[in-house]
Amino acid sequence: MDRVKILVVDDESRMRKLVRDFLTKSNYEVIEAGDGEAALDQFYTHKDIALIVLDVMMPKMDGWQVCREIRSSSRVPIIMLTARADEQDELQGFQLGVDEYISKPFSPKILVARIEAILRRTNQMNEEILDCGGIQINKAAHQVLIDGKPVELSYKEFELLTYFVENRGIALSREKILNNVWNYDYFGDARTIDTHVKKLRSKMGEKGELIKTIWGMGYKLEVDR
Amino acid sequence: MDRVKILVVDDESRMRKLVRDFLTKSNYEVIEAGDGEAALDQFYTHKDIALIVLDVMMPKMDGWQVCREIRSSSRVPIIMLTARADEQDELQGFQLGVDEYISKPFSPKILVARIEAILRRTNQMNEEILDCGGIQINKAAHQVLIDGKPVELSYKEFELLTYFVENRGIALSREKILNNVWNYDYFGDARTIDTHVKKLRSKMGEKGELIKTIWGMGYKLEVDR
DNA sequence: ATTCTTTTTCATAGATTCTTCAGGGAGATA
DNA sequence: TATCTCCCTGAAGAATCTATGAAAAAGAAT
Repeated sequence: MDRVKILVVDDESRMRKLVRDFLTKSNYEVIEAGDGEAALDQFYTHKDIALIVLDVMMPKMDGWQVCREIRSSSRVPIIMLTARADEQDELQGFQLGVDEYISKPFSPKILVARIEAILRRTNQMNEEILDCGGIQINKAAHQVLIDGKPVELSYKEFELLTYFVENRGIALSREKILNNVWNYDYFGDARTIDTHVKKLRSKMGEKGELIKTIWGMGYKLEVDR
Repeated sequence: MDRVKILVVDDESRMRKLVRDFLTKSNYEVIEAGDGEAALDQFYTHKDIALIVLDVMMPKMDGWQVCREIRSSSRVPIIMLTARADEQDELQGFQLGVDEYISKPFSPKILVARIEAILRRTNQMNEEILDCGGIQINKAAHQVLIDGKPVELSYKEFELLTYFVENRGIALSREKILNNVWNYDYFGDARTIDTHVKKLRSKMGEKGELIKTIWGMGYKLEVDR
């Protein structure tokens, strides 16, 4: 699965390296910027940055400006790094919509812990995404991405695929599928599953081959790992 | 409007008074508890506590225990107060799901600022203006701007659009919509939603297309990032 | 009380999806 | 290889759901 992207903005490369090393260890993908303009560039280029660590003191465009600029179009969590704890600064920061405020020097462990606390909180509201070999299912949004591209599925097709992904690698009998994807009181033809599987496979392109037929039994979604 | 409730837990009444005074000034309603058990009592009695300020050091049941207990059933934001900054403690706290960690002695101003930052983040109700791809909703003014131009919506239409924007990107079943936009005791025809959606879409012009129909399911407001 | 606006209901046309079915094809078994 | 069983496919009708317009009902405003 893709790692979570964090943008680290600081004019000192030593500081960037320090933060990057710790975040990489915690399995984040780090994107760096050495000044405010570069930060904005990076932010608008990468559409899926999950959090920004932003130094206040920078030449040209300082952290406040960057923050204000980003806040005009996005709610991405922002953590501010400042040379020392200045209550006034901190107040200003919160008013600008800064999520967290850490004063240098700080312990990298604490930084990581705070980042994770914020991401946990933000992601709680956010959608849980099931991922299985390039098939991404967003249950909340009722949407499926295959290799990053949206695929239009009907209601039943979506339910069926979700069931497959949630039970990937497990051989599923038709009876089991009927009982779980259809209502318990459905007593129609089990062949109807075949038809849905057919449509699913065709809409899924290459990835359709991941739905294996188990002869005399049912179906299984192949896991590749 | 009802004030936001904050539960303050500390065994020192002087400390509770200090915090209460500042929070009251900022127009919060403060509920106090002098020990862990009282805290849980208060928390379960008041169903709508928005945030908890929790002292670590307390007799009988300490802050960590209270935190763990509450986290087993709720995600209400928790701010921990501790005697002095101990990195180990802080790490433990974040693992337990503590949102913020402030060491005594602290400046009440900072406490208030952090509380507001967290509430801003957690509680979308606090947001002044909701914005979503050119749809701007000012809940206080009960007004909607689309591409900067005001759009006249009826009460129900406004409520419905707000609900969509607050849950943008999430597939919303008719049942869910009825339960949230209408009262829980409304048992009318779910088709009434269709009619409102129709009117909304037509009043929203091009942006109306952002309200997607999810066949057999409900509706969804498309997010464009 | 009357008028106007908003909300809800309702019927129907239109669109989409689900199910069924039968024939051809593929896998299993001996 | 022969044969049997099961699966895939495509098409078409059945079933389900949505959009729409109009009109009734309920509330507000005058």
